[in-house]
Amino acid sequence: MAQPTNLLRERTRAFVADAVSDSANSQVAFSLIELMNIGKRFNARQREQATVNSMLAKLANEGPLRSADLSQFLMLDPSTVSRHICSMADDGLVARTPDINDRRVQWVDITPSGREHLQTATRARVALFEQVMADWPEADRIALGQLLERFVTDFDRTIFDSEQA
Amino acid sequence: MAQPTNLLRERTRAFVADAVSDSANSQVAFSLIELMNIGKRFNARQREQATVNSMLAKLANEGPLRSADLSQFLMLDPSTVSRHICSMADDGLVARTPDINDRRVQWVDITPSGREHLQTATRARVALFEQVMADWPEADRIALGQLLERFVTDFDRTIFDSEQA
DNA sequence: TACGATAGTTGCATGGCGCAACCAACTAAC
DNA sequence: GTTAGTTGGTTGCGCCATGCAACTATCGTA
Repeated sequence: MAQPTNLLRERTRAFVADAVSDSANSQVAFSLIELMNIGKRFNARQREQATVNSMLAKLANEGPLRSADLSQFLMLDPSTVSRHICSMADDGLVARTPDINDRRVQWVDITPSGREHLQTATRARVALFEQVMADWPEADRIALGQLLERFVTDFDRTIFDSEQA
Repeated sequence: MAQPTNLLRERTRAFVADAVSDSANSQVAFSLIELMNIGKRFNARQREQATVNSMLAKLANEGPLRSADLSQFLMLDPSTVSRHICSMADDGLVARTPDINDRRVQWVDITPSGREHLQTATRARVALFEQVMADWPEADRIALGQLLERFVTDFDRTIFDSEQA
């Protein structure tokens, strides 16, 4: 396979620019689309882990959640999330505790074993990113981190808002 | 579902920082992981399209390719790619032309219809990103675009190198 | 000419996923 | 209090993407 060259990237950018009006938006959108594609093919290697890790990360961040919360966040069918939770509970990665006031609800939370699992997966990814950005200046890494964090936050809010509407 | 707050993000960052040593790397890695998770759950909605669009984008950028090239790029089994190519050829998105010198090889390329399909998908994503970054200053959008482009390039190169080894 | 290597395609099993149907529990109206 | 409707969550079922192994066809080479 031919390695991507500057010429090819120029062609790509021209193509994407064809699809949109604003060129500043087109470049960032093009890169984001490529990054999501990267995420997809990188996850393809460890398909079974992708959803599990995403769930574990969400639970690690935002304490106990209900199944419906995870379903909404992951944009997956409730049945799919339910099956994942069962499987993860069997593996000891999450624990389910029934709600006192509403016995239909079960609160799902990450276990110490789940945190360990998540940390291992996170370390692997961080190691890869370190390798990719090995010769980046520190300032650029910080800048990318800050911009990405804002993007992720705004993305979550945008999706959240549009789903409420 | 509770909307992400700064407090929660702080907790997340602390968790990821636990998993790595360098804090500058940890923030950018954390954001990148979240972005890949976003890509996954965003693609979950239109599952069948994700791989197809990724293939179409690759073909649009780098002219005719062999099935093995796409297989390596997408990190998918040759059989999977073969089936996708057949299906996409049936839909008129790609065309296969046999190689003159080596009759085992078939060169796959995107058709005008495929370009149209890709542009539609690209426009949809760009529209979403525009919505997310609606109130960003122009300079930040440009900066993110440039940093991401470098990251994608370096990522491709890193993966490429590690697969050659 | 014969044998190994390579490009690509099928047979088959696995697993994630969505939809629909379902059950249990809560709420409200009477 | 009883009944009807709603909500949270779980199964039944089929679909589809994927990987592995086996296969065919072609190429290169001894």
